[in-house]
Amino acid sequence: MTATDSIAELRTAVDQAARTLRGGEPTSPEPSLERPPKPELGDYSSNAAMLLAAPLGESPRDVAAQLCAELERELGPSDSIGRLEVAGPGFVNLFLSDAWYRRAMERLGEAGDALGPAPIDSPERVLVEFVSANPTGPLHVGGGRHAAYGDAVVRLLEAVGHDVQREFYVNDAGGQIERFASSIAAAMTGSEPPEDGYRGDYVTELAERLRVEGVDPAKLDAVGGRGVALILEEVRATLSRFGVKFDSWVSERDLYERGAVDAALAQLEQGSHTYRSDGALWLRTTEFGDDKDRVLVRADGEPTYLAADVAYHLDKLERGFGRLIDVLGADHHGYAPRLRSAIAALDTDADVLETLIMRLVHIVEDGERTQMAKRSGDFVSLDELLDDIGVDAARWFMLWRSHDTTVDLDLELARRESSDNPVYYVQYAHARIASILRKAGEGAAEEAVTADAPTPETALEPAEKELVKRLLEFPDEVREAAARRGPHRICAYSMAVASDFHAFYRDCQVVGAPGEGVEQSRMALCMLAKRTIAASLGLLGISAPERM
RNA sequence: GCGCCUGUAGCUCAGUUGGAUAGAGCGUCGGUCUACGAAACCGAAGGUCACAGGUUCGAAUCCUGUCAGGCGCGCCA
Repeated sequence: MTATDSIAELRTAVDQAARTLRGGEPTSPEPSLERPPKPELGDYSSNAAMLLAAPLGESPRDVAAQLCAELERELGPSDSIGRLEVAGPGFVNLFLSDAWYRRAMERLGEAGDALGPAPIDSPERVLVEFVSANPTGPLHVGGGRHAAYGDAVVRLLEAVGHDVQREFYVNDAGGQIERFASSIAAAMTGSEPPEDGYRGDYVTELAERLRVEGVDPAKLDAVGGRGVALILEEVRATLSRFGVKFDSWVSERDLYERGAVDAALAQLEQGSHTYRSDGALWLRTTEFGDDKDRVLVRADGEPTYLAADVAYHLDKLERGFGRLIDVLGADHHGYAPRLRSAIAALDTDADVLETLIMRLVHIVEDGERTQMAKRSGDFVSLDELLDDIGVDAARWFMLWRSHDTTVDLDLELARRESSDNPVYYVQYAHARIASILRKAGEGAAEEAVTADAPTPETALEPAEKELVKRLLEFPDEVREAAARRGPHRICAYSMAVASDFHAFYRDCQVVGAPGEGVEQSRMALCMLAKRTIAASLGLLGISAPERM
């Protein structure tokens, strides 16, 4: 028994009715069951008749009338349907009875905290790789967006039943590490950093720390190694403060050291997707749709970043993951086709790889976009942002827009502790419910949800019905958000729940409500709303406070 | 030049397996505390869904083209 049953039941009934009209054949695409734009149009509506009109060769409204008759038969003996109407171009609108709502609430209560969708039929082992920022400096707000997004996507995928792991790929090999090392070494000896080197206060601080530790600035390997280790420590600390915990960290350098890169190259050569030209080893990625072939091993014998990344992705596959999700920055989107090609060249379906492209975060203050931190003059670090607006607001404002669009993070709005600030608005609703339930007394609310309460004689208020319908949307919202990798949908949904709750609270007295069973029924509804808000915020990694 | 992404209210954005009069937040203007949290609620103003064609009962959504913006097109990572 899952919380979706009430909706699923209706959907099945519509489906069945449509099937009957077509002599048993299923309708394609599936008929919709959605909440119509206006309350006069019923509680739910379906477009089934419009879909059936063409194959049946009849007018949509005629089909709709037949469908209504069929639905009456389908749901007739029960008391759930108030009435059915044909409207507009051929919509079938369903008006549901209080009994239907009461039953829906009971089922939600039975579900307890398991409000999400039923586990999907074919769960996958998924590896989500995200952040993977170069270990040459502290995490910036951009990395923070990757972290918030990747983490929320993992939570969503888990919520629908996948087996998911979070991974951070550490690019601790290659040219940028050498530049990083020479930059620190230069700061240690007081000389000029290299042309394309790293600057900023943190480099000076690292230099000082290494000097104290007695690291020899002439030994670049040691300087780089220690520098990376210290940066990684800091990155971990920042992520942990942000509430993001990776299950695994894979080092690029380690891939080289254990021969994974050579092995991957050998496998590619064996598959004869490579060739030599101008002294370099090339991967024929054009065979798989890339615009040009790519170098795997340079003429000087050094493997490219791509070579290591092929080895890395091969390693992911060998660990048994059936789906690989890479969260990439917008400036890396051109990289995706080669990676797909490489995977295809390894005789694996390239579709196991999914690349999600993240756009930038702009920090907005005083109506102006800025990326610079005031103090350090460097890019705004995630830590500075967290100092300023806190973890919950930071996560919210990084998640409430699609990953596909740049985010303008308005610091003044994010700092505000009022309903202007959507994250406080949602959290406030949760705290307000908690307060109401406290008022009712310990355990009274739990009891209201679970006990067999007498059915109230008074009819449900419109605001109560709206709230119930909203709560019933939760499983579909989670499914949809997970399928589209779109946690921002959950932000919008949680605002809607909060808004519907406030409307309910305005119209309906809870504690001390007159009428037998009314108080109990409304307390149960409060409890259900509270659980749903907590679950929604939980998917975003945001806390649901009992008091504010 | 080629490729990917984007163009919806004053601002920032939701809204794609095609559905009814296109939504939210902020901002602006105006109202509401003798019921359980006013950190709230209600209302108003605000739109040629970039533009032009096409597909059909129906298009912000699908197709084609144009314009504008972002990003990418390394033997960098």
